[in-house]
Amino acid sequence: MIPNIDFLSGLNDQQKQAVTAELGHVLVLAGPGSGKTRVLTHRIAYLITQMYLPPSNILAVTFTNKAARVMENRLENLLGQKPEGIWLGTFHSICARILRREAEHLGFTSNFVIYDDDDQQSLIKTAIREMNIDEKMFRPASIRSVISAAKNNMQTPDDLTSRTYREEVNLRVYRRYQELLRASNALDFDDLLNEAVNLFAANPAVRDRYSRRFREVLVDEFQDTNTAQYQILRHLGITGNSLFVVGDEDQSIYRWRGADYRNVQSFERDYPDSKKILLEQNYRSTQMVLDAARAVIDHNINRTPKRLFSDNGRGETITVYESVDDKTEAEYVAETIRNNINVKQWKGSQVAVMYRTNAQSRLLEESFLKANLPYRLVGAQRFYGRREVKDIIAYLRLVYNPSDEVSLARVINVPTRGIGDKTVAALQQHAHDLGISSGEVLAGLGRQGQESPHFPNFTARVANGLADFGANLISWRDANTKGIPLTQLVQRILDDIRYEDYIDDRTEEGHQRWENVLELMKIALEFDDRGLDEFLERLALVSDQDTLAEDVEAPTLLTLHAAKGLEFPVVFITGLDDGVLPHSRSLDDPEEMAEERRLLYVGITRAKDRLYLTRADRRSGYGSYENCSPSRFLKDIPSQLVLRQGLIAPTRVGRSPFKQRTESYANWTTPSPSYGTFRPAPRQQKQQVEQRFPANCRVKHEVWGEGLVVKSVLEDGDETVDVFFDTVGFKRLAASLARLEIVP
DNA sequence: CAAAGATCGCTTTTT
DNA sequence: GCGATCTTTG
Repeated sequence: MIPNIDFLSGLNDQQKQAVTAELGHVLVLAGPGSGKTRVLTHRIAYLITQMYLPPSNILAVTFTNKAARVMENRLENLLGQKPEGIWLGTFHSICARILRREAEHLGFTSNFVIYDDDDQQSLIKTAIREMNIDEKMFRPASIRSVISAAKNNMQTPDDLTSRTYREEVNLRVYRRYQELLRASNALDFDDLLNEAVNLFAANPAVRDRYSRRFREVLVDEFQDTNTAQYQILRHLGITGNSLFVVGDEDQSIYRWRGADYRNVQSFERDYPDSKKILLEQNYRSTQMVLDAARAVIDHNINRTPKRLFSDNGRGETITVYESVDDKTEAEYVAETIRNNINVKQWKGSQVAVMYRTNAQSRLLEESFLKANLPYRLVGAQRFYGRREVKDIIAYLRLVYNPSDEVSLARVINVPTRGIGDKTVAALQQHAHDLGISSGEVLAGLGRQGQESPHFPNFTARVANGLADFGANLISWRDANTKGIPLTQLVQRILDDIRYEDYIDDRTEEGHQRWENVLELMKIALEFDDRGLDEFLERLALVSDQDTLAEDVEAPTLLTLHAAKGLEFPVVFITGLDDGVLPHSRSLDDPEEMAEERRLLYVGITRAKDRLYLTRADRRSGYGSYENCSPSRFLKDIPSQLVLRQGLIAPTRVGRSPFKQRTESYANWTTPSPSYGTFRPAPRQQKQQVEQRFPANCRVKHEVWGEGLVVKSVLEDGDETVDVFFDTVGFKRLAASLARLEIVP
């Protein structure tokens, strides 16, 4: 280690206090952009080099894998080398690691697989069918959320009572689901946390071992911990070790997943000796952005008031753009970005476009394509959710853990090998009767063929089909046990099942599907010497949200949730309409509404310099249009911070440029009569006009100065010109009224 | 049993 | 307006 680096230079007083706090219980309340990650990494570096705490005595928990990676890199930069032995990862990955080590104390073996939501739902469906419950009445998706909610509260089936028939069914399915999970030697995401708590609660010796080992436990995004996570911290703190938690109640956005920002308050209650440090200086945003953010968040109650301030100057006015519909909104975003890249030399990677729901990304993607702008999309099931990728993963999981019924059901007839639903049902029934897994029956058939005791249970044709598949499974498993490199194992499976022939049907999509398989191979290559277990763990716990190509020079499209922890010079937040943000499902619950508000707060505070908020009067829902009114949060932003644009009939734009600047959202009555439908101003004469201001020519306006024509269309006997002005940005004008002149 | 066509039902956010 | 599920046909 390098002891002579001064880890404290460049830190403000509060940051210094946090970094150098004595081992104990420390709560750091860190506003957005206040150097939270910096504090965490410097704290770790300080402990290692100044306090001589061995890295192996440190556990650092982050909320996403991305955040863990960032922290790892920064630590390496600070220390000049990777700290050996430190545990750094998400709660889920840390728990998985502990559970695999301590499987002997648990009701499953260390090669358990981790089920994601899809797997969870298939298993619930299996349970429902098994119990002859009507799938229409009791939807697997809704039962899944009930089960998950119970698990988030650490409630087992035994902890629940049922008052209605529906609750009774939910409970029975929950019970059966849990049995099926264990029979498959599988844990779902919630189990990872809950089983870790159970492990510690039931085995004090094990608990103390970990508690003593981790003399300092650091937790990032503490406001988003749930009951189980908080319990884990309690257990780890049992031997009096040090807890250093960093969070911000105002950025708690995972209530629906069981997160409880009141854990921040519980911490102070449970550790009365704890030291509280507030980080209020913001190093990220302009004052304009902070003022807007504060105006939004100040409406929430039950929070520690913070006074965020910044030295970054006043900054540029926030643009609020309103459009007739969501398509126009998306086009505005793409065109504004493209123009600013051309005119103001924005770099694509400095820009982020955020939205409430993933579904909103589609129109944005289309408009980016149309504007010829590359983009990078975070999440939304781009890769790991694809059928072909999931197929291959299921094969690998089955090789790793023969009991995995969900994976077996998924691949047993992919590619089709004549094993239909009836055969699968018969196989499962037979296995169930013998009290073994379907995989074991298959293996028996594969090993002994016609000699197998299972053989007579099926018709010869079916039994042979099953035996062939079983033989394949055995050979892959043997190969894996002998330790062949991962990529060779994958290659062998692909060859044996002729997957390319199956998946690539020589259409464009077919080629793409095969490309995805090859992409998975590429990832497998990184794990060639680490093995199948680590590969599967990574696939289970590292999501699409973590796959952000760092070095692409393009704007980022992402949900507000995915934006947490990131920052961008320019931020667009789209869909500022009631029903979208706040989301319609939140409107009737004050707690949910408070969370929607925090979500917008998180979005706004991602912006360093420039913030755009956009909305639309009409949005396409299920295929038809729905009218929208402006988000109630918009009204909370003081009008002097805002420049309003768009949704003003072209004529009015030309005539009263200052009206828009002074009009305040606070004065709005919505829905106002002139609002809701797009009505171009009536025109006296409808005659053919000629195009005078073609795209890409430069024009001059008496008020706004010079600008570049982006688009010009002839309609209704007038020419509508979209101009990007050098000073005020994007405007839509009617050529007959705007008195534009061409600049040579 | 598999592929192609018809119909239903639903959209929040993610480890 | 999409994907998962049901229905029909070969």
